[in-house]
Amino acid sequence: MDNVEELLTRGVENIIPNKEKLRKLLESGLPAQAGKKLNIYLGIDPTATQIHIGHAVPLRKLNAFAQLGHNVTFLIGDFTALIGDTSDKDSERPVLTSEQIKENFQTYKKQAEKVLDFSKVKVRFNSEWLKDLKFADIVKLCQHFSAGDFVGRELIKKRLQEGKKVGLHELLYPVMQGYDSYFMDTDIQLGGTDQTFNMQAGRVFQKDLRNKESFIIANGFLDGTDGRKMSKTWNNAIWLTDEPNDMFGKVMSLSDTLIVSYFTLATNASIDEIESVKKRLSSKENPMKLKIDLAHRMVTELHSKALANAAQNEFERVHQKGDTQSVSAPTLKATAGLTLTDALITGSLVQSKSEVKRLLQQKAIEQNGVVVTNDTKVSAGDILRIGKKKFLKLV
RNA sequence: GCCAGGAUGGCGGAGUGGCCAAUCGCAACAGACUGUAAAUCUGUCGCCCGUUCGGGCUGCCUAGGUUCGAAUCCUAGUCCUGGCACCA
Repeated sequence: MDNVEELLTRGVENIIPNKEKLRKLLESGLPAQAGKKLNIYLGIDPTATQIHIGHAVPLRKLNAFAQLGHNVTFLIGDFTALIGDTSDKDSERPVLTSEQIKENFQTYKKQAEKVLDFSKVKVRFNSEWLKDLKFADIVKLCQHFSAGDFVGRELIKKRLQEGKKVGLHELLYPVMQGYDSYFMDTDIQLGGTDQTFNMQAGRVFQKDLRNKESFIIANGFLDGTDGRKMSKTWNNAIWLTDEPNDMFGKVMSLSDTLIVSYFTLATNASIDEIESVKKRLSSKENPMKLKIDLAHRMVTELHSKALANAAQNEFERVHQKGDTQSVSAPTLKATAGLTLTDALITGSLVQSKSEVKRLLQQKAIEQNGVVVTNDTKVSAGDILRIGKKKFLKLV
């Protein structure tokens, strides 16, 4: 499989207008070989500061283009964020100041660096051009679109049918995004499939105003560890900042059906390696082994090989062999006469005494590997465990 | 501006004077089973006290009030939504 093919298929859900035209464009030559430098960008919303491996999917794609030497822009939608998209949230969404946005970006960048080489991309803010538009300009831009297109969107249609509010400004979203694309004279836009409509606006402007064909590469979504959509509220996300042991554990608890898509979307494994993973899966090899490979690889890429080895060791020791003595866990200083209940609460493993009581009844608490059912005294050296994953070490 | 509807636990959503710490679904947590899987089954799921059983406190947007008793009724307020009207 060649580079271009991988670029066009890996993690890609949809290419607009079509894959073949884009292939031709990309095969016309790389910048390194005096080919044309294409303008490629990915826009992000600066209100989010925590990145999970699903967010990282388009970042990886952007990085791939950057490595080829194209003119790649990482666009921060600071202006669009100032307006505030109320489409799915409470309208109480706070408006961010530009300082907050800059700050958020620093946090964001620290995480994104794990998958994107910022030395090879240009970072821009869309307020740069959007804030200077005059009302007359905006009206003119709006003439390229019809309300029908907007209303026809499934989500909007549904909201209208349900009598829910659809803010007028929401119609301007695609216009703004399209203008971003036009202003940067974009050849290729990247984004999730949920952004397809908004990205289309960019194609309209490029075509109408520059008579130029531009492309959209929409990436697919990475499911959460339980197979549902990855989201903070579902608590099924793997964050780029997750600690090695945590990350390893989360990957191990993945549904088997997700193994291949994680290798494809959440690692840099080559297409060949992914093929061999598929073979191993169909050969009835224990998927657990593949998950160990996957977990090791992800921790290596996002942290380091040494930490990945350590995490794997710990996993095998603690969870597979049941050796809790050497677990790495949060610690709490044992004071004289400290009770189990107090230890767990001050160690913030549980919220309340009632909860401890319930857990005791459910035989969920172990003290040094022995199930305890009554509140007891604890002392330095003890290791407390709740369920499978929560530990507290007393020192 | 007018009219109408609404605000309940992490979310969705019941409940319209005592049987309500509040049906139910989702999420979460624990147990069994396992590969720490997934799926499934079981239990738990405001806080505090006493070992079961129970007792106390806080709680249904906010502030007051009526009542022996309020998530439920009344008054005022805040916010949200829809419809209608108006628009030099």
